[in-house]
This record gives sequence, structure tokens and C-alpha cells, in this order.
Amino acid sequence: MTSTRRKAVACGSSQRLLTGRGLRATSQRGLILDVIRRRGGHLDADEIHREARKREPRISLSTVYRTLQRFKELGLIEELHLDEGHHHYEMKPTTEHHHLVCLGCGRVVEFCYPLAERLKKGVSEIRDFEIRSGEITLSGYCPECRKKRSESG
Amino acid sequence: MTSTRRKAVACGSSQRLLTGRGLRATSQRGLILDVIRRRGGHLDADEIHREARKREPRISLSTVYRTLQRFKELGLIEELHLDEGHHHYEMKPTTEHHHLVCLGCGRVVEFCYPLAERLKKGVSEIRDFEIRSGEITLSGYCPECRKKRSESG
DNA sequence: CTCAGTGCAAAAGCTTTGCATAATA
DNA sequence: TATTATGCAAAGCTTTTGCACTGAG
Repeated sequence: MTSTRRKAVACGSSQRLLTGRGLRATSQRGLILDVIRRRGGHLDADEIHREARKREPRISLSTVYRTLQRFKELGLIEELHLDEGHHHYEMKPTTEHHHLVCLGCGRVVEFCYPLAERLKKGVSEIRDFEIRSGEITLSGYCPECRKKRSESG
Repeated sequence: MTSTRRKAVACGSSQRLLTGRGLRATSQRGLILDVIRRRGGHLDADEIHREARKREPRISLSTVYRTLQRFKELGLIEELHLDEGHHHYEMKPTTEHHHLVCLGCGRVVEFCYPLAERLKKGVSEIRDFEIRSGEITLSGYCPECRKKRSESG
């Protein structure tokens, strides 16, 4: 117990983040958390897996999925439904923000908007609900793509 | 051309709706449009297929998917990203509305909110974008489920 | 030591696609 | 008649699951 022996385990801060919430701190979980945190915005499971593999080549895609699931349950990350076929994930933001996707270049812009707060005031259907989460997804064309479109089409 | 012969084809109004936009009017398309229109709210592809089969048992799921794709491109219907694994579709609403999903019973409540309009005014990141569509998805607990939850622990 | 977590492979959804046939314009 | 649309079956993607093994507590 008092030895100084170390294993490849989730590093300091993430270790506490995990064990403090009843999860075992494994190197994989620490790594996945770090990948999401570092990139800072809407990664999908496959991207997270590819990135994680660079540092721990044997990590499996199922571990990524299972971990994302746990993190989501803990409220550590958020699952986004930006577009079609699959999900994106990002660290739970400290200030509530939402996403705007450019239909031309795929670029994602974030913007702040206190959703629940505003809706609670103005929308009667919502008053009696206990809102747990909310997501705005906008799509449109950014200035550059709008320019390209008007030139070529 | 002047004959009175009729085939099983998309009925009156939907026929014009389709041919007027460069699509061929087929019985399947008319049927699918009718199913979505009648139910009036967030059906998924499989539900549409099952419903359509009651009236035209040979209609295939791929036709449903291909048709939904076309309708979406034409702006006839809207694709919703309410939750996890798959999409929902509904007629393009005349008044802009969004969705609130109960995490307890799965019930979906609609509410009106002129999204783009309000955001354009208040959110600087959005000003230069040409917004094409926007979707708010909220989740939470409805009054009944909240009650159940507080009773059962 | 015990049980949660992992890797692997296989399965399970949902959606798309290739191809021959059928129907529309 | 020239395309476009359909049905069927097969493939493609993303995500989940079963199982034996490993590692955290």
C-alpha cells in the first residue's frame, strides 16, 4: 500500500474525476477523456478511437463506445446530434452553447444561448416540464460558402 | 391521352405536388406522403413502412427511404434528430415548431418558437450565416413522470 | 480475491446501393 | 420509347453484445 509502484493508469486529475464518481480509473478511460478534452469540440467515436490509438494502439472501438456511454451518464460529456449517420461528443461545456453547421464546408460554429431559461419564460408547453438538456442545431451557409455558391451557381 | 383509363397512381393533390416539382407521381410516393400527412408527427422510416404496407403490401423499405430522401430535398418533409439511433420525419410544418421529449415515457410535445428570427437578433456568431434550417430538441420529464419518479425513489 | 473493464469477434440496428423489372411521361 | 422508380437482396456503417481474460480496488 505504501509502495511507490506505478501502473499505466489514468493520470492525476482524471483519476480523481473517475474514482470520485464510482468508476474504476483505467488507462483507457483517462486517455479517452484526454483526447476529448484536448481537441475541444465535437469528435465522433471513430475519430476518438483513431486519436487514442496513436497513444495506445491496442485500445478497442468497443471500449471507446462503452466509455462514451459512461461519461455521458455521468454528465462528463455531451452527445450531439449534428447531422445524419452518427453522433458527436464533446466535454460538457461550462457555458451553455449550441451548434451551427455550414452545409457547404461542414465547419461547425458554436454560439451561446441560454435555451431552457428563455423557453421557460416564453413557451407555455414547457413550463411544467423538468428540462434536463436541450440542443439547438442550425444549418446554413457561412459567408465564404455563400460567396462560392453565388459565383458558381 | 384523352382516354379515361386510370392506373394506381398518386391521388389528385399529391400528384400535382410531385410532378410540379420534377418527380414522377407513383402510387408509392402518394401513399407515403399520405401516411406522413395523416399521422401528423414524427414517424420513423420503419413506422412509415409498416403503415404503408397495410395499404400496399408490396411496397419496400428501400422505396420508403429513397422517397423520404427526395421529399426532404424538396422541402416537403423535415427530418428530425430527436434521439439516438435513427431519424424521424414529419410534414414541413406551416408554423415553426420544435420538440420536447419526455425521458420517462417517450412522449413528444411540440412547441412553437421562431428560432432563427430570435437568434439572428441576439447572437453575433450567427449574423453572417444564411440559416436554412434549425432544430431545437429538449429532453426532460413531464409532470406525470416526475411524479412517478419522486414516488418510487 | 473479486468484480468491473477490456479486446476481440460476432451480431444487431438503420440506411444505402446494384441490378433487373416495371411504370411514368 | 427513354428514363425514372421499384423491389429484392446484399452490402455498408455505426453501435451493441457475449465471452474469456486482465487489471483495479
